[in-house]
Amino acid sequence: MAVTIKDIAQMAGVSISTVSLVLNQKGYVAPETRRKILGIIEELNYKPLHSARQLATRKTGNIGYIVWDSHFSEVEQFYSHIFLGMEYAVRGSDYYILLTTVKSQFDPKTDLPRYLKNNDVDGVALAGRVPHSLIQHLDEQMIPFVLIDYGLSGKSYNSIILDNFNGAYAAIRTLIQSGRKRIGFIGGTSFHPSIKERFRGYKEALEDFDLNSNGDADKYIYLEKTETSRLIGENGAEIILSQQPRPDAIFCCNDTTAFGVMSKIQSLGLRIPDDVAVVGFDDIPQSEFQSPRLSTVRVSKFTIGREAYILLREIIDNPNLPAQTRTISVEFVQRESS
Amino acid sequence: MAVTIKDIAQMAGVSISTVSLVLNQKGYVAPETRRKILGIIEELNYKPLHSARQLATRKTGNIGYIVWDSHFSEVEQFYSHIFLGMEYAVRGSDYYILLTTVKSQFDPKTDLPRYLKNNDVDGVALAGRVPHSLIQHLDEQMIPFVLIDYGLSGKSYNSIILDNFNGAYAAIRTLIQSGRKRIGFIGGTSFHPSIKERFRGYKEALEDFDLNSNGDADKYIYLEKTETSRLIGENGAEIILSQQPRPDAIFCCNDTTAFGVMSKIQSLGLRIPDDVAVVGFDDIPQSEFQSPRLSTVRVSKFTIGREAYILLREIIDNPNLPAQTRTISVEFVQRESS
DNA sequence: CTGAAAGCGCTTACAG
DNA sequence: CTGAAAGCGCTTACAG
Repeated sequence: MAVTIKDIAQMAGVSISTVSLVLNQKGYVAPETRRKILGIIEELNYKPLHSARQLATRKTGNIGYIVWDSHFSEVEQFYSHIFLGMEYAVRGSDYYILLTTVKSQFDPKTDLPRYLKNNDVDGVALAGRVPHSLIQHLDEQMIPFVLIDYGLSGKSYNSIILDNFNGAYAAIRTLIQSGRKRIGFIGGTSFHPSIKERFRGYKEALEDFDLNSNGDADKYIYLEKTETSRLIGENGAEIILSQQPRPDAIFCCNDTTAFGVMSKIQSLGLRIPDDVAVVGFDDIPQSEFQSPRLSTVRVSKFTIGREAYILLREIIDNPNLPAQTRTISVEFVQRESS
Repeated sequence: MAVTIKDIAQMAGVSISTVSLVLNQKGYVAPETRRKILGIIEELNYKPLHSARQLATRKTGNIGYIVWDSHFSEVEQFYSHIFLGMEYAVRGSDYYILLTTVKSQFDPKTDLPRYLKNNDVDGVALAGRVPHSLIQHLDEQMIPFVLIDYGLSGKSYNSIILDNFNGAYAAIRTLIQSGRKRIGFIGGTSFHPSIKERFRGYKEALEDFDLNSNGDADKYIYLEKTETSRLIGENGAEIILSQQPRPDAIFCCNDTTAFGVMSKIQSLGLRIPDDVAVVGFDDIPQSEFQSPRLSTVRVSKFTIGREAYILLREIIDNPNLPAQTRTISVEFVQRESS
């Protein structure tokens, strides 16, 4: 049998209430008593039983982390690294994270993660684009949640977002400063708030540097509603590169798309960056293994994960807080492709 | 307040014991009573409180899933897909999975996942190569665990492994049957049981088809102890391809290594598969996006995850079972690179 | 076939 | 500053 709070109390010659107080750092306990109890706890390597504590406090001690299965299974590891950041942050607490995917054709009636059906979590982090019916369900059920890298028009939720606008702007500015004049944009999921912001950063930089006087640059824009992918990159590049005059740079809505762009450029016999520069967004691991190595905008997935956890905890502990959005800064990374 | 077992009992006009019995499908309950209770449970959407049940049964209802951080953060997603398979399998049960990474320089004194320190799991799945001190710790503490795609010489543990030998053998046989005569092998972590088996399959196929009469083929072998990677592929390819006569095929210990091999071959101006065929192992997602698309040996990560869960459950529920190893079959996938 | 009761290991007002 | 007691929502022998 494992050691319980009773054993500790007995050895210390106090009641279990007192032990509980020092365990939870509540109320006043005589310093000497506290020290003694702490000593015994240490000595016996006592660990409070999670389930007993949970039962008494009416908390689950769990946090859910939900990703679309398509996002998780993608080659890129954006959301799994955010998970890692969150998992790392959680280590200092007494929370555990339950990672689940949710399928593309999600129906809250039947497809809710079990921990949501059974009330086994105190809150949920939603990574990236997720089914709106899920968000709605959480909202209605008053289950604390934070959106990561996503949002919905019309209502503001607790969320962690990247500074997409400034990241894109900085990338374009660097491109311009290195002499590029005809800069294209290729992107998927054009309705996605993050993509919109990246596009806005692109547009605004062009304006600010007078590179789109009469909408000349508009022919270098390729935007699709479907999920970002290599394929979109390839298709977009094919079209954009056939414009006259040919663009001398392409900014992609993310790295995966950029991979498609690069491979199309190369298969057309053009050189990167000599003929066309390419810049991505996200800095996923394989970006620096491309040839040439991809310039991109780095976002610290670990930071996002940590911040998501911190915000979620605040919401859980204080349910009436008004919704807030926290923006994580990003950084342009110059590599070989630009 | 959520509905409790008491509410159900009251509404059904029975005691909570009876409700509990039908909940757990234990003992005999009059069919009619059972039906009635079930009806009310359904109607009120009653869900037993996990923590209360855990406290009463002395179980945690959690399973740990541990990966080296280096494995998880790698570009390949082998172990995260196995996790997904396991997570999927778990949905039908009342278990949750806690995913954690463990750092490279692992010290059980300080780096144990919190759920292990606090006894918050009933068992653990170890994915791939993990610190031996961790395995030893679990063994000593009698914590049920299963190794996935790994093993240690000298002692047999509960484990799920792939049929590495036959997978490699089949790959080589196909290569030979398509006319290849000088087949190389490139691999890292040469001490890893899975790699050893793949190597053994390679060797045995060569023998069986008389392609290594006087050890001619040995010069086409490149084996390293360091972690498998693109780099090892590049380095190995460089060396092997400089042999005379040049090999006409290279079998790689995994896909990641194969990527390095392919890029080296191409940078030398050789064609795949015309000059040199390349075959990998694992069939990770990006393998079919290479150009040319990589032939490889497919292993169903989902199946592995599921089987790991099943085995782990058996061990948890029946701690005295002798250790067993379950082998999951694999399948050669012909694509463009061979 | 079913109920009363004890117990799982904690936390938390409430006294004092 | 500390203890006695109730309570969290289940399960499980034990009676009957």
